[in-house]
Amino acid sequence: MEIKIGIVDDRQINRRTVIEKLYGYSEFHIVLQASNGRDFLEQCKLAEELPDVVLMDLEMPEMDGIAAISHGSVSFPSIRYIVLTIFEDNDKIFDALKFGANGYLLKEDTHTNLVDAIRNVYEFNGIPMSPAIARKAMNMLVGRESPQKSSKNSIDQATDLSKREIEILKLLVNGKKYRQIAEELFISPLTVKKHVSNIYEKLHVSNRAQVIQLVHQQKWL
Amino acid sequence: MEIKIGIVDDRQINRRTVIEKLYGYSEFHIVLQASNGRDFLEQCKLAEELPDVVLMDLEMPEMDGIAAISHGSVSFPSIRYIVLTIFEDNDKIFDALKFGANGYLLKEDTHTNLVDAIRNVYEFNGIPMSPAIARKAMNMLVGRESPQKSSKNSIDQATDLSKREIEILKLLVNGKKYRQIAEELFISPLTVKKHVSNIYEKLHVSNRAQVIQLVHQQKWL
DNA sequence: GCTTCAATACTACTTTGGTGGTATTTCCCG
DNA sequence: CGGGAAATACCACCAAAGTAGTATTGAAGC
Repeated sequence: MEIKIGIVDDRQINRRTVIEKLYGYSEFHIVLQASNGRDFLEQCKLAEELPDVVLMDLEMPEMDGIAAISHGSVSFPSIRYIVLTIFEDNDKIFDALKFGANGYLLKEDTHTNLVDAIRNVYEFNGIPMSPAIARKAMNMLVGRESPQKSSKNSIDQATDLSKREIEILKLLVNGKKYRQIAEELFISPLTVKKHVSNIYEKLHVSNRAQVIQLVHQQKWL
Repeated sequence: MEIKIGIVDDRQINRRTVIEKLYGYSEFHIVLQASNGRDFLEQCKLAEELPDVVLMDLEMPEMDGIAAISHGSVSFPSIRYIVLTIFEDNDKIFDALKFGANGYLLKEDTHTNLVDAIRNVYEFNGIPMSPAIARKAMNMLVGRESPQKSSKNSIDQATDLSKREIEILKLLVNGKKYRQIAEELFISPLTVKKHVSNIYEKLHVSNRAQVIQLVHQQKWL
């Protein structure tokens, strides 16, 4: 059985590393290499033989991996994608899977893992992933972490709390008392108290219960 | 490193099988065996040493594994759970993970898988699971299948709070003070205070901040 | 160099919250 | 019917939280 492979990564050295990991497995044929999402999609349009499985980096100039998978899974539905990245970013994992990725591996994974993953995706329609990724995915699934849409909405933008105030707010929400917070930050409990008062004023609440409610409603932290 | 193991299964032969799988690994000490959820929780209450990791069957008379994990993860938060079942039921997987299970293995898994899973949960806080389970979980995550909502998840099942206590808890979590709650329910503030104390005791917390945190973590209300 | 503001620290005071009791009534279950 | 929760109510005591104000330092910006 022949499996046609595509590799999309902006760094030549990364593509090279992948190729080396696959070296010696004669069922794999690299039929496409691209340096970003746009490049990948254009090559697909022109290609006479599409890859079966594409190993896709996420962080790329011009068009990133998630956009590429999103477009590609519509235009070329036969292609399966395995994301290959160095990051364990929650949002990225979730987005990639949502937009059609079939697997998610860390670049540090061994070559046998990579080979298994490709076969798994190709033959069994499986969803291979690194244990570290699987753990994060499960946490998202069961709601211990939330798959927020892309990043920087949260508290920093939503309020004009200072860095220190946000730091204190986090501890406050975790049920810590003034004294405990003070110990953790090496400052006086009275200072903590002052900060908390300021926080209440800025957020227009008047006690802990309300501030914790607010934080959860707004899904900050 | 010694890892204390608990086994909960209604069939003696299943417990026996598990014990045999662990045989020869001297770091594992079986410190608790129970034949259903209720039995398990009662033994925990009396035990002088709690297990670190509990291998939990799901289908059991009296109290099933999900209920046991749900209660147990509140009352004995140090314990980690690996579900061991013959089924690949979507709802069950989802519920078990939601209510605090840390891993999900099929009974047909090999003994080395089981040993690895226990170590993984204990040492790294990981979420080990059989590949078949992982694939289903991922499908749920990315919405290719839906984790049907499990109607009877909420607070009533998860705790043994009385109706009145739950009513008061809701108001408490909304940031109300004793006096405000009292007015709303037409009872004395002192009664409210008493109820709240009882709630803290049952949930093993000691102040508002903690109880609000808990409610949100468990996604009650 | 001056202004601004975050971060620090403190005092004094009031209000609310949490613990450990006791006691009564009501209502359900065996 | 009797026993046991659950819900009600109260007290006393101490801990913690919240309010109001002042003051100093240090870094960032103009």
